[in-house]
Amino acid sequence: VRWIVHVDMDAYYVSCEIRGRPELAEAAVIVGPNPAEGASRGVVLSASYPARAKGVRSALPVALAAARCPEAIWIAPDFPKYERTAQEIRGLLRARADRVVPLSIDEAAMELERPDPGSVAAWAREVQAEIREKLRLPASFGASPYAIVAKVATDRAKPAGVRVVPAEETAEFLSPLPVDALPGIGPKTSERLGAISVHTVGDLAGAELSLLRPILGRGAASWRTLARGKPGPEFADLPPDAGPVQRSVDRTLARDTDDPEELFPILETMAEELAREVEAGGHRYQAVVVRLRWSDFSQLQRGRKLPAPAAGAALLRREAVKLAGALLERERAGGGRRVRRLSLAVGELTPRTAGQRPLDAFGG
DNA sequence: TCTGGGGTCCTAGGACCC
DNA sequence: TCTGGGGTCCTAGGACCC
Repeated sequence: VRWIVHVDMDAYYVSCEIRGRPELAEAAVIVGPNPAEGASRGVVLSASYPARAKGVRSALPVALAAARCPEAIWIAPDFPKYERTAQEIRGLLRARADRVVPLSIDEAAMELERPDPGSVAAWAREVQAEIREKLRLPASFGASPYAIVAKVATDRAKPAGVRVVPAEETAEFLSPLPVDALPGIGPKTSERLGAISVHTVGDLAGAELSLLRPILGRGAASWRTLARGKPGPEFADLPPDAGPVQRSVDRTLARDTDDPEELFPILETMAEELAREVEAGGHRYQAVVVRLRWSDFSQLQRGRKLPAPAAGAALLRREAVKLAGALLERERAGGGRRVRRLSLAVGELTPRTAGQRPLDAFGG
């Protein structure tokens, strides 16, 4: 049987910080900007299990986290460290599995040929022990012949567990779970499903397609088949390990403003950063998008597709300022809100091949 | 208490073409 | 004078994930 094994690191950023510091093993540790040091506009990136017991979770505003857990030990995030550690983990997995597809910085899926559930579980425990001993990091494993079910199984195995769901037990495993346990069903969709009395995956399995379609769209039938324990290839197969589709840089301002003279220089700096990253990744870009988040948290975006793939900072700076200027212009005519966050993204990335002259080379 | 910094994918409407 | 159906591209917006 072809199994998909999913691995997800437990409290990843925190674990990267406290490995080799056994005195912190039982402590409430939070990775994020420390509000006691004046950081106000931030959220928790990762919380240890003792901190979670006090109601601290990822994405919680740091001020609230500090109120809930005053004894917490705060550690500033170190993304290069987490990226390096992720490479070590992937290296270790690649030595043991046929195909390893990274799904995020702290998650991966693998393909594995094994005759029965017991031998998959034994394999997962071995790899789990190796990660614990060699890298001193906790991980959880889930396995199923179906990719999406393997991921759900991993969630149910946390922390430091292994959960194997054989094909014939899929419906039984999924049906008691709330619908938002399925990756892809978030708060908005689960609320709309609740309004038609679909609360659990079992409810979803028995729901009328005509009621599901307005909520789940084209994919309604696929979701229902999954809920019935027979996911189609769109949910069952490992995704291909494709290159990046877009890259972006985001900055939340220390204080909201609507002054272009403040905003444009920041945007130009972001354009330079982004152009450097894209170049370092060996890509060119053919789409540019500027997104503004206003003080009321609503967003507005403006984008442009370029006539040809481009590279370099000069063009990106010009496009970014032009797009942002149009958005600010439009806002001045209407509400007059101030900007809280600037985002700049480049999309339609293509590998830069030798002999091609980027658009930027022709002018300005 | 006041909400980060990355990403992916889907949908819908209008333009344009046949 | 009123009138197709289908396909693709582009832009904007939204939901979701870690």
